[in-house]
Amino acid sequence: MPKRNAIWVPPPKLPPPTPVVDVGDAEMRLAQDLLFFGYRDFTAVADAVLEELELGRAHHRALHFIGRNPGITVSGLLAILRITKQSLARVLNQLVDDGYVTQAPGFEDRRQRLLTLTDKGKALECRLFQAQRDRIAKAYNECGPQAVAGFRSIMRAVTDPGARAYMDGTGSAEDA
Amino acid sequence: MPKRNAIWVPPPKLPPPTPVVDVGDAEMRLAQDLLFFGYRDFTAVADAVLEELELGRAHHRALHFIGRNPGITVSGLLAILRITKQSLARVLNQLVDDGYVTQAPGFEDRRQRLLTLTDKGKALECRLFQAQRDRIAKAYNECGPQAVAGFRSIMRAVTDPGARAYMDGTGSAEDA
DNA sequence: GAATTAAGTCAATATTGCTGACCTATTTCG
DNA sequence: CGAAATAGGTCAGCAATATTGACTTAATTC
Repeated sequence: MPKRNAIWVPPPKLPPPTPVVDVGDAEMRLAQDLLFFGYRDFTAVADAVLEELELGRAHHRALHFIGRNPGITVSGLLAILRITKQSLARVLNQLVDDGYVTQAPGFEDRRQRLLTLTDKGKALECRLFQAQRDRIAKAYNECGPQAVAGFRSIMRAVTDPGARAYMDGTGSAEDA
Repeated sequence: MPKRNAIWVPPPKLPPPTPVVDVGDAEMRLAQDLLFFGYRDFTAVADAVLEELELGRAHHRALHFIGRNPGITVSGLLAILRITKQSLARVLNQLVDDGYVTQAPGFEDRRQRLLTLTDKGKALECRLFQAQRDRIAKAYNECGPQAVAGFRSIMRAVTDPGARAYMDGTGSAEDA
């Protein structure tokens, strides 16, 4: 086995135990783990469906937020996803071409393209949602309403103010 | 402006309001949003440091889990990150070459490469941790210990059993 | 001694993101 | 009105991160 270090250090006694500076740190690092694993496993459950349709997670995200905000503008979607116009374009054009999403010009401002799911798009979004819904429902049932409230308040507090306002319905998608 | 549809539908009256099948669904979809935005903003705070060092999020993840599990094997890390050996190799070789991570052969099984952070690696991990720590600490302070407990139990329940055992210390990284 | 395992490696490819430049249609404002 | 700003689209090129498949080496296990 080739080695990357010129000097090959012989095995030390034992790897030192995880150094923990103070009690607070341990809690914080656990939170990091929880967010990583929770997000990893939550997103993974929809991947099987996506793969079957030759779509990716980026498509899922767009589909989800168009579904939740019918008539959202391209700018609004860009602000939520925090990606560039060009990155969104690829995904969005594919969704339009495949008949999942329709565009219509805005009412007051006709430069805008208001995005809406077609019936086909709604069906797919719903199907993708099923898998994730089961996860959340299971967790909610197991942990009870008090835990749900705690989960929500912590996640909200971790989130940027703009996105928080968006979720409350008191801010626009552009600020998310 | 070129259009993607052959037939250009005139603007409909108004986009329909978000269809909600039942009360439970609305809660579930909110949870989706919370996970998306929370994860998005939590990971984003470390990016400034990473960019400065020309490292990516993949490096951060590896650094984090090696830091939390000194002496972890390559297999263990692969299981946690759920990526392929080749994807990890690129990131890991760079971390070793840059002096953030050292490898040492296993004690019983000398095929293994036990991964450990160097002092330089610990310093970087610590620096990356600072930013995220502030977010979590703020949320914990704002929401109180009961909310923290709820957050933890929900996130744990959303996570796969293997990773749950790993976080409890009752399972190996390989099962995460 | 053979089979298995841990890890490393090579080559090729896909997805998802980025920048910068440039175009069109529309709205706003002096 | 005409200039500037805005919403959106598009092209070319590039970078990070992931994938698969095949193969190698060293060490362990049976």
